[in-house]
Formats: sequence, structure tokens, C-alpha cells
Amino acid sequence: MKYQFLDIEKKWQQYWESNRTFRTDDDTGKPKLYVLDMYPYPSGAGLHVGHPEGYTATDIICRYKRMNGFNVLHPMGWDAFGLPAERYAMQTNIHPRVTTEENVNTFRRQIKMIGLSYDWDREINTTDPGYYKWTQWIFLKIYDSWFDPRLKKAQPIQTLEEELTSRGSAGLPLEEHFTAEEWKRKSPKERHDFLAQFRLAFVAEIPVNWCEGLGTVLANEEVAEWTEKGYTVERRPMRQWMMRITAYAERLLEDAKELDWPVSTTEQQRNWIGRSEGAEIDFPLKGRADSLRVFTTRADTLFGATYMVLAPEHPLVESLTAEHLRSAIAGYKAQASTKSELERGIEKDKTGVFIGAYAINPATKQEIPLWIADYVLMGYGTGAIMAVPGHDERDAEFAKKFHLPIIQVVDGGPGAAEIFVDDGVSVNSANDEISLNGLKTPEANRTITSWLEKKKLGKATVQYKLRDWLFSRQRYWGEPIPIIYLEDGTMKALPETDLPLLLPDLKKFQPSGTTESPLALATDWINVIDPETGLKGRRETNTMPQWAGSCWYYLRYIDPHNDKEFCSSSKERYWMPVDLYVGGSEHAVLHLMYARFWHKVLFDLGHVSTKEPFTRLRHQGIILGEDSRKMSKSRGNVVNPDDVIAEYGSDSMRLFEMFMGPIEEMKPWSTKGVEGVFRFLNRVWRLFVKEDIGLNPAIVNKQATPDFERLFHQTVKKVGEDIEALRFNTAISQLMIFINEAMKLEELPRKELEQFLLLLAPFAPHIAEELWEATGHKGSLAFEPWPSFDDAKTIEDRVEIVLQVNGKVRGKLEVPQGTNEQEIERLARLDANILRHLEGKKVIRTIVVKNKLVNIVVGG
RNA sequence: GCCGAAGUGGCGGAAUUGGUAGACGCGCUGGACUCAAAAUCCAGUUUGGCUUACCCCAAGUGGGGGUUCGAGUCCCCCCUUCGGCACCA
Repeated sequence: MKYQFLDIEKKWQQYWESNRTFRTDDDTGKPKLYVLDMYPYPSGAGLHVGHPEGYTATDIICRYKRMNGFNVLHPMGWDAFGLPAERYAMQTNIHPRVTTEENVNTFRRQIKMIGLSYDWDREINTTDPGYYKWTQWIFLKIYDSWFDPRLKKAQPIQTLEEELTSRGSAGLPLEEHFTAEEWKRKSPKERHDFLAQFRLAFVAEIPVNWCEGLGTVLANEEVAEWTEKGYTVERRPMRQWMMRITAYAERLLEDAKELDWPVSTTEQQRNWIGRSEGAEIDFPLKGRADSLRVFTTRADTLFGATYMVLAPEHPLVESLTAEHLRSAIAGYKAQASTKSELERGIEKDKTGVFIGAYAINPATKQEIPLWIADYVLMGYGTGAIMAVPGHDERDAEFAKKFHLPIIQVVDGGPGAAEIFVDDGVSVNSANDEISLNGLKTPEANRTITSWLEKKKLGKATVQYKLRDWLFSRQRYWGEPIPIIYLEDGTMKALPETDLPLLLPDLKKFQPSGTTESPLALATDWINVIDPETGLKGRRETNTMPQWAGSCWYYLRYIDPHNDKEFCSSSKERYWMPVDLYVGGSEHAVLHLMYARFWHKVLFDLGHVSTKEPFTRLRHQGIILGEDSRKMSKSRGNVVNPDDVIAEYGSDSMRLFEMFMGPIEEMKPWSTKGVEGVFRFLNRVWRLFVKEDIGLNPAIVNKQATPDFERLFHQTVKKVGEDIEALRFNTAISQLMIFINEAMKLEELPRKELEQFLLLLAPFAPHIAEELWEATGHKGSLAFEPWPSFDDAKTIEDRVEIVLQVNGKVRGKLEVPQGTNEQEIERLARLDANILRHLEGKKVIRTIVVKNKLVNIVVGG
């Protein structure tokens, strides 16, 4: 009988499905293991060969761990809200629900053909109302929370309200303070507005990235992705939902240290959070009572601050601008506002305008001019800087262009650059009260900062590049935000009992023509009367971004059919955290940061038991086309998994994708390579099955030869260790070595061969099941115990000793394992070639490493 | 520019704590089987030199230096590729 892979694979896939072999019980008797794949967006193009790479890797781990007695949770689902389905609907008027369902069916069919051991009873879909009900529920939890800076954690908003009612704002780090009495005297609207400033989900009027082509705004992190695809993104101020991820900057940074994640990923998150320590300094404004606050990491250069720059959007610009410069300033502001931050960055030449006002340098008491320039960003620090052109390249460039004074206040030593930006020794930095001269930069920094603190002119602070997360999108195909705007100007969250707030069934999906989503046209849906107050209200027309559903899907798999809770807490405590998470590195800062953020909020509120969701993370590398270039339709180098499976079977595809190289590396597809592993599986098949006869009669109940037994133990050891370390390529190569040796035998020991099938099973489960059955076993091998090995039996009884003279290999010697040093050295000195190299030389020393080598060092 | 990862045969890639560089697979070469082919099996395959001899010699893990009896592996400098960030004060 030939290796009929198509029949075999179909047979076992049906077996697993009808026997629900991989259904996971929440049985706490066994140790748990939660292995998660990043669920796919079910696009119209179907699966490509990149998907099965990560999925196969996790599947191998799962199958291996089940055989090792673990209770494994391994689910799959669909990230099904999103742009492509909606854009398709705009063109065809086919409801996104319909295309999404079709695409999901295609993906599911394709994924099932790979023979992955998912528990399909736990399948989830983010567009399912039973799912997004809980996405909305979590949104409301976040909305109804605030971040208490004293506890450094989220708290229900009521705790803030109660505190204000009982103690006023005394305990809070605020600019303005009021008593409990004053709080109580505020109108309901005033209290509502005040609390709104603290919520973790809040509405703000801010400059956002508006993409006309997409008809929606984009988060800062998303801009690059779409501009690369040719869309234009402009800045415009809009009212948007935001999430206060910045409150968690420190914890996101700190907790990442304990994660077993790729360094490049944690490093990217670090950069994105962008923590920097420095000081805030207040510069008194000339002729006014107030001052201008800046952030700097180099307070030590204060004496060199010769001018200041405000971002064009800075709120003080308006009142500071001198009358005769008003039109010029307005012109510059208009120009700057149309430019995106990206464009601002690309333009090398610095631009800016003097606004006709001055501040006082608190150290030198000098009057210094105020400018606006778009190289200063409103979104970072205080939106204003003290410019130190002597020690900052950007400031220097600006100062040279506009002929502003440049003073040296740091000595970089001999050979230092003209504009010295590194740490050095302070010079020219003294006034009547303080001198920094002679101090090294860190010391100078501390000294000036404490002086400023004493004078109440500034204080040490920490700044982050991380900005709050822009959470709303102007689209139809997303989770509705369960908020109503009432006619009295307040916002009201939907009660939990009203969830899910369903998407209305639209007939047309064209953009609304305004900056609102197509939901604005669903008038029946939008207009509501609040049953509690009788007030008229209007629903939020923005929907959530695609990331929302993926921020918590790993929790829903734990308890996917629960309609009382998003996830039962006992199940959550059993399964969490995710032990292994595998997916693309493109999610390094987006999904992986948002999900961590939501998880921490849920943790603070007591809904989950771990502070981090994913303990061990790995990225699969991209699979390139056969021509080593990125797969793309236009290049015609796309490999379709369906075709590969039809020709070689899914076991071959799985095996090849794992054999190509390290999982995280980028590597090219190779049809010849697939043929290679296909040949291997055919050899395995023929070893067990003889054509027309059935089971190979050479398989006998006999003791294996010592050599073969040793190889078997080595193979069990290596395959297990390699799977644990995700080194699938070397595990497979060991399986190949085992089969190559077995092929040489006249008689095949039954025990070792059957056990080999168990080693093969995680990689090529279908053929392993079929041969397991052929060797007389009943049912699936999925829960057979993993073969064990005896370390003593892996050791070779004879070892090859390398003979070196001066570190160069001059001969080899085979001796029994464990032969002592003296004996090895004696034998080495008998080797003809060694003697030749020692001839006429003086032996200086001899190094002998047991079981490894002899190195004779000679001189002369 | 800054941060991170990585450079090994014709190709994908192996190589515990420094100890035989090139496992395994692909490709290629030769052979067996066959009327022939496919499939399969066997042998060879880093480069160069020498030779009757696969004996031996030399070089060799991006380049240059260093530590060491011994370096793909450790240290310093440089180059290249990939990924990310990019006026963040």
C-alpha cells in the first residue's frame, strides 16, 4: 500500500472531530498549559503559508504536552471586525456580516485541513453579539474607572466621587482645590464634567490623524501603516474617545522586565513608552504674572538657554503674541496645523516666528525671546522648550538660521564637537546664589534641580513619549460604544443589563459624508429617550477600533459560552496566564501593548488574577517566496497552503514549515524542501508498511541492538528537549537520523519503532495515527504517554579523541568512553602523524580533555 | 542619526559551558535497479594544493585586531543586511 496521505489525513481529521479528541475540560486535576495563537483577521484572500507556521509550532507544543500529562487549552477564533469587510461593503452593498461569515468559513476549512488540535467548541468571533457584549462591558468598566495616582492603580470612579464628597480635593494632586462643601454645591453637570476628566475612557477635543481616504481617524501607531499604503493623513482637531494608557506607562515599562518575550519586542515597547527623567522649569514671563513651563532633561544647561520655543498650538501663544505680529503668527500656525507630525519631521529645514514677547531665564535673569516653531511638539512634555543652542543640535540649527546667541555652558574636553551634546563639565554657569562650574553633568543636573526646587521655580519629573490611545473610529463595522449623549450635555453609560448594544442593520455602507460614521444615518437607532430621566439623547456614532476585541479574547476562550460573566473567575484563575503566545512581530507595540493595558485595568478592578496576560511570547518569522522576496500577488510568488496540501499532504507542509529553520527567522519557501520532507515521510511509511503485505514483516518483537537502542534514547531525549525550546528544525533532523539508521537494519525492533511514532506524532500527526493503528493499536495516540529515555543509555561507549599539535588537528583516536587522561596521552604519542609533527620539536605542555581531545603544545 | 537582531558551503540551516566547523535537508556528481523513465537505494560533495592513494598539507564561519594550548562561540574596532524609532527637548 502506498502512502495515501489525502485519505489518511481526511480519515483522522474526521476521527478527531467526531470523537472531539481535543476538547478541553476545565479539569483541575492535571497541570494546565495555555497555548495561544494570535487569531487571524479572516481576509477574503484566505489563508497563506505564513499562518500555518506559527499555528503548527504551537500545535506541536500542545500535542507534546498532552502526551506529557498536561491539560492543554489551545483555542482558535476570529478577529472579524475591521476595515476590509467594510470597504468591500461600500463597493458592493453586501453586508460586512455576510462577507465576514464567508471568510470565516474559508479560514476554518483551511485551518482544519492542517490538522491542528484546537478545541473548536471554544471558537470565538469578535463580531458575534455574544462576544462584543463583553467587549462593551469591559469598555464600561474602563469608562467607570479612574487612575488613583497614590495607589498607582485603577479604581471605580465612585471611589473618587466618595472622596470628593467627604474630603474635597485635598488628597488629590490637582492645580485647583476645593472643599467637600464646594464639591456638593457644584451642579450635577459640573460634577459630571469634573469626573469625566479622570475617567480612563474619556472624550477629548484633540488634533487627530484624519484619513480622508479611509473616512476615519487613526491612532498614532497606525499612521505609518496606512501612509505606506498610499493614504494621506492630516492633522485636525476632533472630539474623540481616548483611553488613558499613559497612566500605566510606568507599570507597562516595569512589568515588562519579568516577561519572557523577544528582546526586540520589549525594547520596542520601551522605546514607544519613551521614559525620560528631567525637570520642569518655570520661566517668568516679562510683563506678566504667570510663567512658561518647560521640560528638559538637561537642566544643567539652564545658563545656556538663550531663547525659548513654544509649539504653534501652545495655549499661551494667543495671549503672548504682540499685536503687530498677529497676522504673521496666525499664518504660521495655519501652515503648521495642516502638516502631520510625520511631515513636520521630514522637513529638515527649521522654520519659526518670533512672537514679540520675552521670558526671564531664572538662572541668568536675562530676557530671552519667545518663538514658535513646529519642531516643538505640543504633545510632548509641556509643549514648550528652553532652547540651548550650545548643546542641542536642533536648537543650534535654529539659532544659526535666525541669528540667536549661542553660549557654551558645558566643556566637552579636548576634541569635542562644536555643538557638544553629551555629558561634560559645566562652565559659564554661575550667578550670585549658585555655581555649577566644574561639576560633571549628572552632578550639575542634581545641583541646579534642587536649587530650582528650593526657589519654587521647578522640580524633577519624568516624561513619557507614550500618548493616550485614540479609541474611536468613524466606521460601521466595529463594536458600538455604549454611551448616550443627553440633551443636558452629560454623558450616560448604558446599564450593563442593556448590553449588548447591537449594531443596527444598515442597508447602505457609504460614509456619512461628515466626520461621523455611517451609523449617523441610522436615525432610528441613534435617537433615544433616557428611561430614567426622560431626557432626549443621541447614541455615540463612533465605534471601537479593531484592537478592542483582541484586547481580551484570550480571556473569553477560557469560558466562551458564559452569558453571565465575561469569564468565570475560577476558570480564569485556573487557566491564566497564557503560558505561550505565538504571533507576528508586527503586533509588537499595537496589540501587545493595548492588551497589556486592558489586562492591567481588569487586574486593578479585580476581574483577573495576573498582572500580565502573556508570560512567554515568540514571533514566527515571515515566509518569503521561493525567490527570497516578500510574497505578493504582483510578484506571482505566493504559495497557497491548499495547493501544497493537495500535492504533498498537510503532514508534509507542517513538517517542512518546521524544518525550514528557526521559527522566529525570516526564510524562503522551497518546493524542493517540501519534497525532501515528503520523501522522509514516505520512508517512514515504507519502513512500517510493505506494499501488498501490510505491516512490514521485518518489524519483530526483538531486543534492539545496543547501537540502535542508544540512538533511540538519544532521539527521545533530543526531540523532547528541542520541542520544549521550540527548536523544531533540529528535532526533525534527529527524527530523520533515527529513520536513516533504522533503514539499514534487517530486523526492526517493534518497541522502538512504535515509540518513534509517538515522537513523530506532534509534527506529523496524521501519518503517526495511521501507523499507530497499523501496528495494532486502537484509537488515537493523542494521549499516549510520551516515550521516556534513560540518560545512561544515551552515552556512547566509544568516543573519538581529537589529537592536536599546537591546536591543529593531526589525528583521531577511538577509545572507550571514560578512558583516563594518562592513557589517552600515551596513545596520542603513538600516533604516526603526531610523531611526525613532534619530530625535532620540544614539547612545552600537553592539554588532555577527557573524552574530547589531546593538544600537544610544542616550541622551536 | 538612535535602538534591537543577525552575517557559517551552490542553497535552507547544525554546532551544550570555548574543544573534530558544515549535523539534517535541498541541489549537484557518479553508480545500482529498469528495455527505458519515474520512484527507490548506494557512494561522493567547503575551497585550494600535492599525490598511485580520501594520504597529507594549506586556507576557511562578513572584515581587521586581541585574549587563549585551542575562538563560529569571549573582548575591541569596522562593514553589510533585516526590523523598529525618528526634531520626544
